[in-house]
Amino acid sequence: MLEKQEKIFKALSDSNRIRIIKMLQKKSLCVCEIKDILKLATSTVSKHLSILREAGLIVDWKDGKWINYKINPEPDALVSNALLYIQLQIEDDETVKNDRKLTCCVDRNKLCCT
Amino acid sequence: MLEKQEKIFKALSDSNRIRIIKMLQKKSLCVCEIKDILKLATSTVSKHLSILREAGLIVDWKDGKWINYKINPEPDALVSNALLYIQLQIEDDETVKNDRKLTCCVDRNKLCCT
DNA sequence: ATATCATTTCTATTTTTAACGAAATGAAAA
DNA sequence: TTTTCATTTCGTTAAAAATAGAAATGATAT
Repeated sequence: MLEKQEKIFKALSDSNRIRIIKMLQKKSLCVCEIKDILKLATSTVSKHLSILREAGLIVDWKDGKWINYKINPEPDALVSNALLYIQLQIEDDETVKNDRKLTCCVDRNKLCCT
Repeated sequence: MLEKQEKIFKALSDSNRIRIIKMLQKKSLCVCEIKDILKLATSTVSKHLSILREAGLIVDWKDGKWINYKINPEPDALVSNALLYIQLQIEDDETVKNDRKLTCCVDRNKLCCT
């Protein structure tokens, strides 16, 4: 239980991962869309997502050739409270607000099909 | 703000530091008492405490030859919510429960005066 | 003033983490 | 079935974090 809580905090202890959670709390996204907003390598974003998934904070599902990520709709108590906590925090942060603006405009078909 | 939140999560992303917070939420303690419970070197405990202090989660004050640590009584909004969150979580954890039992018995005069 | 002693800072070591590019995977499209 | 392409896994590198012992600090007590 302590280990589970530690894992959740570790997952949230990176600003890029906090940004991902804040984005996903507004809109489901695929890897290439997140990559475009965070300006990181695809493999790096994929790794961040796997850490968040391992902690139980997010889930993924296939949609055609894309894999979408969203907030875990069936979290256990620890995860549920962590998600609620982060949902209420840093709402006024400029980076977070800007990320959200960008999530509205991203177009996976333009981003990925080169 | 995002950086502040990241710092708080980083401070809480180590199980020894979670244990320290859970202990301090029950009782103020000095370094040697925490050292005795966590079974870590004094310098290591001191380092953990400085990380928690830097994040704004705890404060210290002198009491004779000891330096006591307690939960920050005047936390800002981010810290306040984080402290509340952790106060409500993992209450049933065995390690946490055992740590609390031990905090009642520790005697700094026996621990430190060798 | 000096000694004592709890704590912090410094130095070093080991482990963990973040990052990226290249190669592997696996599903969809041609 | 072969190609395409989004994503993951692997291998590597660099940076950060956890740990402990030794030395420094600083306040209390003698």
